[in-house]
Amino acid sequence: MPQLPPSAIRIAVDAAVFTYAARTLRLLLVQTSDGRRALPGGFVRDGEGLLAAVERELDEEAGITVDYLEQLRTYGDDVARDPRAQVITVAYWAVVKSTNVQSATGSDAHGAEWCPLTDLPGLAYDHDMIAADALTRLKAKLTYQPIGFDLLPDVFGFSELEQLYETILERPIDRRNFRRKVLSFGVLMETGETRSEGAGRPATLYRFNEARYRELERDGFYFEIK
Amino acid sequence: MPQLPPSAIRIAVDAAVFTYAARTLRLLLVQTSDGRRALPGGFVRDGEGLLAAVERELDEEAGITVDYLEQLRTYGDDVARDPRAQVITVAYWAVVKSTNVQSATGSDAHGAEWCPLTDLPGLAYDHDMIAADALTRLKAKLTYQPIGFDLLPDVFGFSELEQLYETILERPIDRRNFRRKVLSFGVLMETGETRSEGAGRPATLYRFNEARYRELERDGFYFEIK
DNA sequence: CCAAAAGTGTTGTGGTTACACCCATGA
DNA sequence: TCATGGGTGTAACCACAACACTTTTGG
Repeated sequence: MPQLPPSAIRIAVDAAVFTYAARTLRLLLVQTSDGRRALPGGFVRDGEGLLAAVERELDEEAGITVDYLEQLRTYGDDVARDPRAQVITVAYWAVVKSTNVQSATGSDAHGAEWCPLTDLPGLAYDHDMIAADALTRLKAKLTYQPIGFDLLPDVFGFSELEQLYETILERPIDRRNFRRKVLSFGVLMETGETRSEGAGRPATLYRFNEARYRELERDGFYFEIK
Repeated sequence: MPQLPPSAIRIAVDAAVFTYAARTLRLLLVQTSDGRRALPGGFVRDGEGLLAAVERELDEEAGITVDYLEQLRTYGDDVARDPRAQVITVAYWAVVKSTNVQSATGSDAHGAEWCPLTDLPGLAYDHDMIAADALTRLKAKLTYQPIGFDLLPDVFGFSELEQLYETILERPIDRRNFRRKVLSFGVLMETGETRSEGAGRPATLYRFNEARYRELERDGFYFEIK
């Protein structure tokens, strides 16, 4: 089997990881060696696949395993985006339930921190662009895929779901229309439990029925929230 | 400025280029050194950007300049997809007007050929997957972006546009509804000319008004063909 | 009993679908 | 005058948007 010479071009992966809690959307940031903030990521090792590389970096740099992970796009037109070498980066975006994160705010043992989207600092390299592209994708995906359920606890009340949409899409949602629409898809199961949030009528709790969703999807059904 | 050691991982670009003429959608194929068919593409050179690399390869291997080019996704999870080395490929998809192609069928001076989508051979490496993904994206994009106009001559009749949609989406289109919908966008200009296609009433000819489309797009307008 | 959050129906409207005949030309 | 392809209008239906009060709990 013929071999090829090594290349001066380096390949990296970076990830924009979102989490949501208390009406706040947050992005996972790490510190570079020179103290700037950046998305978690790093070079792909020889013999390692791309997905494996992202998952490894997220574990190493932040100690997390995400709930949903998808490729965003590859950035490699600006040859000098990293001053150390020509680096092409395959960017991913991901979401993780806040219940699967130890410290959903502040910085944890790994030096990673969850920064509110409304309060992002400037990021190293071209990570501002990657973060912006990832956010655009998250917003879009929210409207035509049931990705919101990967940002909520397994069991949730309708108001939580509604607030999540309002927070991320940055626009008000009509409660009645929203509820009717989502329920009409038939992908939520009542748990039979309720939960009181301080004062006020207790919320009936639901769980996302993923199996049912896959089934409907196969049959040509499309999830869509305007 | 610190330097990094070279990598055994090689980075390549590949492109799925579509063209359309005479109710037929075609994909651009080239021959590998061992005689198999593949998408055009090749290794990114040191110091070269990704877009530049695709454009160079398309020019070198097929002598074409495309009308629309967009990144598809990056394939690099299967570490052994190319037996010569670990190769990560950034796939693009593109469309080119048949009027901008010398030999829209058969093979040209470069050894490239335009193969009808209905008659694709098995492709080398994982290019079957890339071609399938690109086709999926083209179909989707056709319904929410005016990409169809990049597959037609500058001046075209309504039936041509309609047939293009029917061919690519593989479903019948209602002529009256389609015409009403497309005209309602206000992105077509009558050229004032007509053209007879053998027998039958001559078709009034239109031209896509790209400037107008950009303007509408900026104002929050969305192109959409169901 | 008051404050707070959850839950519930109806009506108007705009966009999509379905559908069949006349028009202009070449042979 | 006939065959061929181009061009046109209307009615039924459905999904979405707009909109405000009642219910259940904790304090």
